[in-house]
Amino acid sequence: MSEYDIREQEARWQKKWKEWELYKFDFDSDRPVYSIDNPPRYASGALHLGHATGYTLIDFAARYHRMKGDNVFFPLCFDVNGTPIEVKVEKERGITKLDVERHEFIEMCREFASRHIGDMTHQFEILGESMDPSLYYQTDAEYYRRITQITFLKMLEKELVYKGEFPINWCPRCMTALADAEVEYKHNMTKLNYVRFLIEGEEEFATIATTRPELLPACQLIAVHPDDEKNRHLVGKMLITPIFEKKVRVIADEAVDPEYGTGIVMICTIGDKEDLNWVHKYNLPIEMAIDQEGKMLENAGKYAGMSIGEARAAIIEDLKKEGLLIKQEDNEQNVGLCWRCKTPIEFLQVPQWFLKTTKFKEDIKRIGDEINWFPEFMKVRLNEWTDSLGWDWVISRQRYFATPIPVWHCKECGHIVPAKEEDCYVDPTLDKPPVEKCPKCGGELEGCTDVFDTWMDSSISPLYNTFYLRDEERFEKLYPMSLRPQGHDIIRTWAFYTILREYLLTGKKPWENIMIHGFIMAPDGTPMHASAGNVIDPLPILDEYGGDAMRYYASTCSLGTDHAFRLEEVKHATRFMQKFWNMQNLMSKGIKKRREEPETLRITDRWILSSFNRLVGKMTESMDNYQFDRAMKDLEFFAWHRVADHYLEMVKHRIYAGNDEALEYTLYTIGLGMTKLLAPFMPHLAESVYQEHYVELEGIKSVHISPWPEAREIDPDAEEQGELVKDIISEIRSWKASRKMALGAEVKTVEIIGEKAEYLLGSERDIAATVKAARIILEKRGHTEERISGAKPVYAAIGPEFRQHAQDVVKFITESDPEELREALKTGKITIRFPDGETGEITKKHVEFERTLVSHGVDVDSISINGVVILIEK
RNA sequence: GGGCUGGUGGUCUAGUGGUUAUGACGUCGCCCUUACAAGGCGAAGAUCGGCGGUUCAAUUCCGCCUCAGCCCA
Repeated sequence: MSEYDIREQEARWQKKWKEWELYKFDFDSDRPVYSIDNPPRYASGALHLGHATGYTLIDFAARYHRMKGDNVFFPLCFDVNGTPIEVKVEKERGITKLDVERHEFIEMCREFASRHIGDMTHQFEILGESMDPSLYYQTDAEYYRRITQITFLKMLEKELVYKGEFPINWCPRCMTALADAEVEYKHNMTKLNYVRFLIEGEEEFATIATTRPELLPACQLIAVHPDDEKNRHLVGKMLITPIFEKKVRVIADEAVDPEYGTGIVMICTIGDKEDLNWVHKYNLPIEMAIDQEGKMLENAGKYAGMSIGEARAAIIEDLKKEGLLIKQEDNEQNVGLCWRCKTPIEFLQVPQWFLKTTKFKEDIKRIGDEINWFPEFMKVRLNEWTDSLGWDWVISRQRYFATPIPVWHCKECGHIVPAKEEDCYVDPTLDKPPVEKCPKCGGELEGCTDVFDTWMDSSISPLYNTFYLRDEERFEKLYPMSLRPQGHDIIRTWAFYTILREYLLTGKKPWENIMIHGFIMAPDGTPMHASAGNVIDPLPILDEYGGDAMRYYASTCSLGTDHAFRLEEVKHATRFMQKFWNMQNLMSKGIKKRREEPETLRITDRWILSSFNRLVGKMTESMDNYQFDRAMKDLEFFAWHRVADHYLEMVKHRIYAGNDEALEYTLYTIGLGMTKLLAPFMPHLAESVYQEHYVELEGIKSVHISPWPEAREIDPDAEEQGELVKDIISEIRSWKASRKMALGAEVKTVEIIGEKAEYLLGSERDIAATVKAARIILEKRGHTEERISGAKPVYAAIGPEFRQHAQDVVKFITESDPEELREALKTGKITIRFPDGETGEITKKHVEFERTLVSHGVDVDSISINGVVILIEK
């Protein structure tokens, strides 16, 4: 086969791997477990570039650890709960969830998700992912939701969860709570009203600016900026609200923009999201002015019962009458709208379930410290977030497609009756409560219609994976897990909540390591958005260039930072793949069988072997630290620019000559070795090469279950000597190129002169054969003369020694005659006097001399490198 | 507004308190050398975002500014 057929080969191995079940976790094995808390793929269907790279990075770790001999736990899993699927179902069917019965709608969501799971599993396969289908789970299944419910009941028992009140986004038209993601923002023109407030005990007025005069009845506080000259005098005074005649204090706070309106603002606890900060900061009572239907409440006095719009108009009218409205001006505002009906949203106070969070800040940070973060700085984001928390976690949602909260409450007295653990999974909107009547008052029980925040499901993935509550023995063996991989956008959600939940339930950390990847941007570096029209679909790219090429792109994405997508890297990968394939074909010509290390190896062999061992050591370290970008880059450099460009060029003549034990051993070692090192990154290509050239000699069914190479001893002498051979050959090659000679053109004599020429003993034949020279001469000293042409200061030696005099020493060296300097330093040292009177001694180590060759021969060209001079006679 | 991160040839990217700053893509020139022209050899191209500071020495460490990304407000 002369060309590597990506499509054909990849499809072939994907099929074989499935048959072979290579990635199955072995529950009975004693090998060390490497377990991955794989992010359940969200079941919305479409694969985007972020998925393609994110899951590939995880797969690098999985495949590497499998080859290191670990028993790898890498589940195939899907996340099915949540709003995005509800929205997609509504779009697809042209309905809203209010149009159909609750359970009918849930069934539609379930159907939608399962329809896409097959596609998504296939997408993983064409990416060469090595997830284990025998560890399959999906988050909407009863076996999964059951654990969400039972852990909730356990926390309820420990009084870690409670019912309280919390402001939420509310659409007064749809009469439903909205997630932040369901709120659309739109620029809107409103009126900014300038309203006069009487200052208590004075005849003076203060003018505040507000866009929402209807919230006057709920006004709690007036604020000005502390440095605001014109309003500072108000701080500490009380103002009287117009119409409602309520006394309100004025405070100074830096968050007030002194340029907005009059620089005096009123705070009504629940007017918009920013008010929540004030509530928290000044511990304000939360007073409502508007009810769930968008009608004014009783505290609005004569405006009670009016709609928001009516009340606003009426209040403005009354203010005008009393001369308290000074003026109105146009004001552009970002208004939150219901995503469905575009009604402006309100903040409402409704009963919610809470999980105690703020109490455990220190514990969370301590657990965070016990986990290894890749990269380390991501831990700062967790800590900063933990420190900033003001509220406990609101775990209830008023939605449909999620895990039901397993409680019933009494219609009469509100008493809560939790489900029994052994009955879970339950759906209180369908299932009967564990007791007939309220145990407190005998009243009728009603199933809870609230569901859990989907992070309640997601944050137990390590407990689900390790058989928590289901198999004590397995839990002991598997918990904590080895790795949590995830994106940096969800540190404050997924990572945070998981650490919190697992700490509350087990007292331990969920994982040993966490690796955090960045986002994939559009090629111009900006985020990909459907609205920006810059979204790149990975599927056609996968179809054209294949899974391995896509994986190569993923390998270029270092952890922790965002990366602009570059199709060029994908294309480059296919070139590397052809190169690797062809290289292996050439190497296989020199390999007849698997050899033990022979007694003698040539310098070039020892050079490439030592270089290989260095590579293995470096790559192993990179892989252990999740630095896949470095590992792949180092491998590519070695394969392409050491083995292919130089080693293979130097041994071609030996391959064709045949019968060379040292060569066979070397080719086998590095050829198989590179294939193994490549296997985590380009599993299809590695398998193709392995099956083509090595499987019969190795006897292991697949490269992916073969052991990772071990780094053997590095041989610095061989590296230095081999490097010189390589440099000489490559210099002669480029010398030929610069003279427009064919590379195969013969030369008469190559003479190598210098102290290091003896390094080349034993490599004469390799040099001669590679550069097509009839004769090679090695000499310590030639019949030509060496001339010192320049002297360069060695900063690394001069700086630390002479400190503030370093510049003077540099000046002295550069201004001296190089020949004279050389003569003087040959025997000893030079003492120089600095301008300040101090003296210093310059020796050989402070200077680097440049040499050129004075040649007498007419037909001789000379090249000077690395302390040797090469003379070439054409 | 706050936290974290990044700004390196035309484009993207690696890396470092001290040689001539890495590589890829692109551009240009040469070469069909028997694994590979999806290759090889070579060239041009960078005041390492800006301004200060620490240091004998800063692209690297520190501060400020600026632009970008994510999260939060």
